[in-house]
Amino acid sequence: MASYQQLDRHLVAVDCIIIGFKDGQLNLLLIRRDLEPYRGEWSLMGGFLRAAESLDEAATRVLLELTNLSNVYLEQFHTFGSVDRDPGERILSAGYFALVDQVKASQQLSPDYSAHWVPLTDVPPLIFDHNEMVRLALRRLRHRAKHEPVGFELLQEQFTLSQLLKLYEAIFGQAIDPGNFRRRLRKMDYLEQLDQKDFKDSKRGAWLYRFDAQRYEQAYDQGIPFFLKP
Amino acid sequence: MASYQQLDRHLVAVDCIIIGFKDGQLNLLLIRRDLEPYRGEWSLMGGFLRAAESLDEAATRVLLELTNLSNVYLEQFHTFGSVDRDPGERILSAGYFALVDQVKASQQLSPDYSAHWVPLTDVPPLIFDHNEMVRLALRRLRHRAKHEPVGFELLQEQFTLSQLLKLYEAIFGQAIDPGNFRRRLRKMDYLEQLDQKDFKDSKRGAWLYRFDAQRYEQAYDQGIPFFLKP
DNA sequence: ACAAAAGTGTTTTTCTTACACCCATGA
DNA sequence: TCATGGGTGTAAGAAAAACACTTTTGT
Repeated sequence: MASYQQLDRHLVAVDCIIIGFKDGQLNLLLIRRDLEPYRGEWSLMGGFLRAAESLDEAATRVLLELTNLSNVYLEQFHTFGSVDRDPGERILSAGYFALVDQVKASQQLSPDYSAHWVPLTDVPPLIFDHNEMVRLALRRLRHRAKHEPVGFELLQEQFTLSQLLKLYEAIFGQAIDPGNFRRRLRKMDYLEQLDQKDFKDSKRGAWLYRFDAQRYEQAYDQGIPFFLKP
Repeated sequence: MASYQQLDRHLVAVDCIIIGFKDGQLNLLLIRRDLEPYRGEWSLMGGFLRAAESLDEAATRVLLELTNLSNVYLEQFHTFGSVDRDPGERILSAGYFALVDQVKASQQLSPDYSAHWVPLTDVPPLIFDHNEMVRLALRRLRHRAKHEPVGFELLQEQFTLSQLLKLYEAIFGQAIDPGNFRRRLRKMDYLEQLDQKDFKDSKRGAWLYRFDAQRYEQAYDQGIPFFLKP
């Protein structure tokens, strides 16, 4: 077995860009940092990588600590490795973005971190390079949303097509023609129309749908990729 | 300033998936590992992250050591963080893929690593999770090649449209209609047709082109994105 | 003359886009 | 009855796919 005594060892963290959606708006879950330096400043939720866990496990743990959610869409998008990104000591950080059901998450937020949702269109200055992390995560989200059915992670299990439309308008930051949007969705067999309607937003009521992951897999295997654009 | 005495510190490496193109084939530059365990096995070129360098700098250095090339297209695509990916000791690794001019690189390869080019369609078993790294890198390359003009990094500065066609066929692993491919390229003003022809592959000769990065930037800023598909 | 690579044109079909239109219902 | 959100249909145009066709030149 090799000996690596003489090599540099590094502190490694994970930081989570936790994204939710509510009232037609994408939101980001931030905390107030409780360590020096910059105690009390806005920060992403993060944590240090432990010897016995993988990066993915660390991100999952950190997300669980704050939101008490598991089985969440979580994707590593970039590892930030500048020498001086943290002015205190050098820390590498793997950035993960998480797509959560904001309603569910809000109900069970840990009180230990002074966490708050802020609109993704209006993110305050964050510590270190966290603003850059958010920018990159958002870019990745836009891309994923186009090519993979990840949007549903941000909605309740049952949703109306209008809600989905508003979600995509928020993600892409531009208006989408409702007629054309609906037609594209109609072709997706894996969007299952339920027998219930939602009456929150209209008198007539809008049909509720759910995303059937299993049926999507089948479609995907048959070479029908997901695609939705602005 | 905070004290992080009690936290776990980690060995961090970078591994480079170095991709070249020659005679209609994509190739991968591998070395014979010179450390135990697995001395002599096929491996990606890699190196440990030093205290005073960023991840990007480490990848650049590692690439330079082997190929003596700088100013190369280099992109981080994923950081691999399983606890037991290296059976010796835990090592995190940031994966970078590099697109190089294989002709140029081959001329100046460092003799210290027993490096060899192997066809990307026929990669031998590699140490650790390196095969998985290659798989992910290739997936990312396919994506980049579609949406960004990175293919040119794999060709000499001057190239014919036939060479470009063969490159894209190799990247996507499928035949492309030459007529339609040419038409798409004709619309890209940033492909500058030179006054010379190449006579290596045909008697008639094929016009040489070069990619004008500056003109591409202009087109991009005007909202004309690069797009080429199989 | 003909094989082989280089390069151009044209037709057919498919997909987008833009927008007009109908439906249901509570105030 | 009319404003509002929900939902469908369609005609014009753009873009992709398929493929026939011409050019050039060494053998």
